[in-house]
Amino acid sequence: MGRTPAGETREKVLVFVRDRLLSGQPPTVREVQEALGFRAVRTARQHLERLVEDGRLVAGRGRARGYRLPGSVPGARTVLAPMLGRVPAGALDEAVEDPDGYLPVAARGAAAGGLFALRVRGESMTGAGILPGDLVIVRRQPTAANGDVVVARAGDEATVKTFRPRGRQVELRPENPAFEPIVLDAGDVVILGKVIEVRRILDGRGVPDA
Amino acid sequence: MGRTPAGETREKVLVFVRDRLLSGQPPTVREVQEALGFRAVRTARQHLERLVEDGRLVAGRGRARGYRLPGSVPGARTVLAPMLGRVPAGALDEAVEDPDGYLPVAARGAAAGGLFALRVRGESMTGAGILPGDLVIVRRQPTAANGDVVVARAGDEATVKTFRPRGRQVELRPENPAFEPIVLDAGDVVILGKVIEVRRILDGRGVPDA
DNA sequence: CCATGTAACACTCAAATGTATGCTATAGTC
DNA sequence: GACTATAGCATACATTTGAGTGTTACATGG
Repeated sequence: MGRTPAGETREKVLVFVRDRLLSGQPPTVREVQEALGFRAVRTARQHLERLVEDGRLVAGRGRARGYRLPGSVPGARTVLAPMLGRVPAGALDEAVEDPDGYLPVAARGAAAGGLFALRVRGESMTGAGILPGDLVIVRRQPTAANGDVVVARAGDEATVKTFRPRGRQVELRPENPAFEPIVLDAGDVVILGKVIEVRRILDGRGVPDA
Repeated sequence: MGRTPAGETREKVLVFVRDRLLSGQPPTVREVQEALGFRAVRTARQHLERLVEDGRLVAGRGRARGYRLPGSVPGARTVLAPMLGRVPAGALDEAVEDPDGYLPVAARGAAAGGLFALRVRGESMTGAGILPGDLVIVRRQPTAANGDVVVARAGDEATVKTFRPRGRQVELRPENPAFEPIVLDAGDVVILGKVIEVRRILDGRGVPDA
């Protein structure tokens, strides 16, 4: 049968496999075959083998849907963080159950299950470059260090603030002079997690002309 | 054999499966079995079936590693944007060939290709919440609209600025009063692309105590 | 022309993996 | 106690899916 120019098809195979892996759905060899229009399973496998040989993919021997992106390629370790629309009033796990969607996050050693994302409301953190509407990606942890930007729950409400331990008390400090710090007994504050990344989607709106 | 309290084990099953799915590695029934310490495959499957029944998981009939999170999967399409360490002085394509790494970006309908990422230098855009060290994700395009935050090359240097067309001239305006706008003839400015997302990694450093 | 390398095909086998049948035990309810 | 529901076990079966064998065709360089 016909042939395509050297290497061209293989790139398409890689793109297909990588897309599938990044969307959390590792493909089978036969799915690759079908997607690329091969009539033989072997053909798909040969391309995959070559990609592994070249170090552009990693194969899990024998396992179904076993192809992975090599660790050397950053972005390989991408996890999906559930995006929580509302601030979790009760147990965090329940909110994670029903997310608004998922954000891909480059996993920097973090555990997969320990991440979630929230949309920031209010202007209390503009001084730290966190604007209303920004998304914060949070690693769940029950404690924090001085200066960490945290998501904490005081009473019913969860907020994003800078964490300042003050002896037996805790200061949740906004990074905006127009807002007042919240000072509470340590027992009245629950740290939900630490903000490890801030994202702002600019897609449509630009900066208003002054 | 012994039993555990009602529902308790099932929660653990869900947590395990969800973690695996979010890290891009869907588990097999037998992997669930092993992880939970069941001695029978059937036990693991029964829990999975119940979770599907309750709408907390979605099953792909017959397919290997076929369990998914409900409602989430279709929108979870992710593409990789090459991260360019240095600002491209010549053709952009050459710089893209040798990236410093890749960032996972949720593809919002737009073309998958055509994205790249740059690290911001300098404080000229702090007024728009773009701080030094931030990563900007850029969609390549040769033109821009008034108010767009763009990556533009004027002479040798590429910068991130707000785009303001001024008749035959173009103003590249910093969002920081301490910096002066750059005004050039339209022909002397090359738009490399539009900033569609800003990211800031906070992992280590916190906010310094004032 | 022949050797070499790549692309692709048809077919087969075996391991991984989803699915099903039947049974035991504990707890709660009427 | 009888009935029902849940948690769990052992085993078997069927499909999915990775892996293997052998063949054909089309370039390219000696």
